[in-house]
Amino acid sequence: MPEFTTTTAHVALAVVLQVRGARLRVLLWQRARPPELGAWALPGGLLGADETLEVSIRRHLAEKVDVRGLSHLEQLETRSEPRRNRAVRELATAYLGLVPADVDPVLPGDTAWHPVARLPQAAFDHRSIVLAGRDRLRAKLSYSNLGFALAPPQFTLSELRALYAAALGHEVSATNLQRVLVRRGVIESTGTRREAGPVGGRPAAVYRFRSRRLEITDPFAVLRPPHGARAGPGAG
Amino acid sequence: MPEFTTTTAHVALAVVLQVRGARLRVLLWQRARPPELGAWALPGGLLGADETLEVSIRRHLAEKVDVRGLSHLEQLETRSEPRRNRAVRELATAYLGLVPADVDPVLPGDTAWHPVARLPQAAFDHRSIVLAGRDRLRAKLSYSNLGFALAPPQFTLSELRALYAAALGHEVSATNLQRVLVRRGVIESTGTRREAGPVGGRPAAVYRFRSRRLEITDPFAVLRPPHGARAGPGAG
DNA sequence: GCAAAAGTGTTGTGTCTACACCCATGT
DNA sequence: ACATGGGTGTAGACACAACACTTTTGC
Repeated sequence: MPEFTTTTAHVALAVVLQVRGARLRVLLWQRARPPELGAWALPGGLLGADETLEVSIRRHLAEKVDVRGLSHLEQLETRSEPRRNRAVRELATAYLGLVPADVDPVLPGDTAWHPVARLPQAAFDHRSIVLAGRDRLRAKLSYSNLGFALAPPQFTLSELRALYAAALGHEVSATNLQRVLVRRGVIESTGTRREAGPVGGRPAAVYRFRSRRLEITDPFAVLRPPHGARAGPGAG
Repeated sequence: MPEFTTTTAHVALAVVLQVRGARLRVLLWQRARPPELGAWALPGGLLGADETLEVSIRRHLAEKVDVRGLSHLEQLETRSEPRRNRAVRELATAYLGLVPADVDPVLPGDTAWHPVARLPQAAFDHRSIVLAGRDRLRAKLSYSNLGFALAPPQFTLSELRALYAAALGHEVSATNLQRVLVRRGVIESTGTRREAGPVGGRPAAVYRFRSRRLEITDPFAVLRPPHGARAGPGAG
């Protein structure tokens, strides 16, 4: 029975995603010494003795970006393969962080935004963690209001369409995006309009998200409770 | 900077769920000494020095149940509140385990199945972990083939309906359940029939799940890629 | 024949995609 | 007027819930 936890370190990592230049990008820093010298790694660091993992990852992120820019943060998963870091036995709990498209944080010299679709050589198992974060974002864009975390406070539908397209990796119709999000009560018109561009065109209506906290808008595609019933936590 | 990880223990826990007697139940054991003497706790234990968390939870579960009975195991989340265990600083990574309804493992004397809808006094934060496991199961029943993990190898639609109803906490129509699962290719008829009961009635067709590994059947309720396109990992 | 249980047919609703069409602005 | 970009109308495709109806058995 290997019941001694000897020298197991625990780190918190964050997959911080933002749409920049029409591409979904992730914040990575380049390692300057072994192990994995030169490889790009997720920001994060050791869990403190009296911290939660979420407090810890916010503290470590603060060294890279202004954490007030983070519009959303949620836990992804914990990786525990004994050889994931060859140097030391290390568990890593990954978080997904999102930054709205209008925020442009100052970054340290070793840190940069990389397109998720074209990742550089990544350290440890960080490549697969980035992809897991991307997949979580894609899924939640579909059944929740998580778009708020990618979008600035105010936006036109064209702008929102571009954000969704970059995050989802496929074209999105502004027409249908508007109808889906308005029907669900996720976005609403502010009543104001954006002035037309230099080449003319009808001015776009300006929208905002009704809530900037995560809400599940499409809880169960199927197997809903029957019409008259409620599923309350006590049932079953 | 509290950068020393001194005496942080890491445990793996499992929310093992099964439908028994028309109710969704969870496997708990009663603590025989402090802290939390008498309270009911999730099975699990310390992570070994050279184990993954999944290997660890399988090892600890083996002390409670025949782990070959586990039809599914997936990671839920990691809890890190510093005071979640008053005695020691302890991180806990929770797993969701499922046992098919036809399996009846031998249990130690301190261990029992408790209805999730009527949990006894639970140790630490285990109550909320159980509820998180239940919610994960409910969600996945809706958009994946996870029903396979609750069902025996062969079953009639009435039997499957009862399992879904117990897990979801509301009535489920056998009629519509059959159509949804057959349309999605999740279940298929075996061609055989169950003999009629003592009071008569038409014999029921016997079904099975086409796959007994997790597959997402309803990936995105909305915001699907346009018809001609594919979203491949490289795009976006 | 009658009760019981299983399974199919059918209708109606809601939500989505696709695409045609109309609207408001600059030149 | 016409190009440009924004927005609405509408038709068709599905998937689902609800419920009536048919089928197959025991008695």
